Parts: sequence; C-alpha cells; structure tokens
Amino acid sequence: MMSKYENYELAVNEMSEDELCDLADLFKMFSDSTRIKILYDLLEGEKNVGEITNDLGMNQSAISHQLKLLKTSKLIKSRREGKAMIYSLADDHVKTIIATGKEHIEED
Amino acid sequence: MMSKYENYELAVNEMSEDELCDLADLFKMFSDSTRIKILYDLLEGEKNVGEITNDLGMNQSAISHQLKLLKTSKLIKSRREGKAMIYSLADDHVKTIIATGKEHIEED
DNA sequence: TATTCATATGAATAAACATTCAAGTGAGGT
DNA sequence: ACCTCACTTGAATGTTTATTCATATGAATA
Repeated sequence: MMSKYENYELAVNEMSEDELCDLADLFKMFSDSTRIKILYDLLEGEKNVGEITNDLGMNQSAISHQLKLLKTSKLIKSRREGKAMIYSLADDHVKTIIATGKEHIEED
Repeated sequence: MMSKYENYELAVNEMSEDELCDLADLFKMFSDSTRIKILYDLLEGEKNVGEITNDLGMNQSAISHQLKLLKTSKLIKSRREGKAMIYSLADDHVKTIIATGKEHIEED
C-alpha cells in the first residue's frame, strides 16, 4: 500500500523557464563522454591534471579545456600544489547524479 | 543540512567506458532546454504534440524532432489517438533525474 | 636567471546539433 | 475521392562545441 509520503523524494514542483535552462546547463556537463569520465575519475579522489590525462588516455589540452568548463559549473574545484594543479569534486551531488543516471541505464 | 537522498546507497562502482558513454548519452537528453522543458511538461501527464507545442510556445516541427530523440532514448513513449499522437514519460526515472539535478542547482 | 616541468590558453578546424521551411504521411470527416 | 487536421520527415542553415596544435604562464630547481 502506498503511503502518503512515499513519493516525497520525487517532488518536482514549480520550476521556472530559467530554472529549467539552468538544469539543462547542469546536465550538459554530464552529457559529454570526456567530462563524465573526468567526473567519474575524480570519484576516486583528488587528482592532478597529469593523472587525469593518463587515466583517460587523452590529450592534456583537451582535458584542461574540459576541466575549465567543469570548474566554471562549480562541479569541481582546484588548488595548486607546487607545479601541479589538483582537482577534486566540489560536493557529492556529482556522485548522486551519476548514480541516479546509472540506475536508469541499468534497467533491462 | 540533510539531503533528501542521504539514506540511499550511492555506490557508483566499476563502470566501463561504454557505460560511461551511455550515461553521457542519457544526460544529453536532459542537456537541451527544449528537451528538458518537454520532459518537465510531461510530468503533468500525457499530452499530444499540439499541447506540448503550445505549452512551450515553439515551432511544432522543432518539437517533433526533439520528441523523436526523446523517444529513441526511451525516455518517452507514444500512442496514436485518432489524428493525434499522445506522448508520455516512459517511466519515473525522468522525474528522479530532474529532481536530483534540481537539488543541486538549488543550493546557494 | 635560464631551464624544465605542469598546466592553461587561444586560434583553427571539424563534427554535432537545434531550428526552420517545405513537403510528405496518415487518420477522419464531407 | 477529396480535403483538412495532426503530425513527421528531410534538407538547409547557422550555431555550438570538442579537439588539436602552438604558444604562453607559473612554479620549482640548477
């Protein structure tokens, strides 16, 4: 039997056009395979640009460009440690969003 | 502050490159303002193309093209009722994904 | 201070994509 | 059968965007 509160987590009410555009912009960050691989890579913990570049097996400049977009969107943050720049996830929403999407694609 | 999703197990483990690309493709559907508005509109219930077109105030052909993409991605389904085509969300993952993203952009 | 290592940036290129217009399809009504 | 209504499709267009190459910055070290 369905509780009155059963669906509480899933309330999606009263979103303005602007909010929906902001949402689209957020999901845009997860919509490119390079970017989502970077985010997934950073779930392991903070990494510098060289490590990410190696993990993904891609051009370093391409990674830097995408890191910049992710940072602008406040999904990641960075700090300098000597010559290296160390990137990490800004908060755990990234994990939640990836997990939610994963849930969807995993259904038969 | 306590997230609504705090209680869920958010394990995101062992995703292959292919799975991450599939995930990117899924989020791509939410990454365009027209598409996310269509999905958001359909949260109200099933609608025909004319209703969606009116709700969004856009060219009907543009809506049709996006509906096709959303249907190919299995986020929506359709049935014919006389001359009209009626679209609806394929399952409630759409709601979950939008709610999860909304959660993120809502924090100050 | 000159050199090297680590990363960022800018310009160029090519591919992907959203939107529009025009034409096509398919179901009902006349 | 013809016409209209509701929608789809394809081609054309313009824009956005990911990647690469070349160059620039900035920190450490010799």
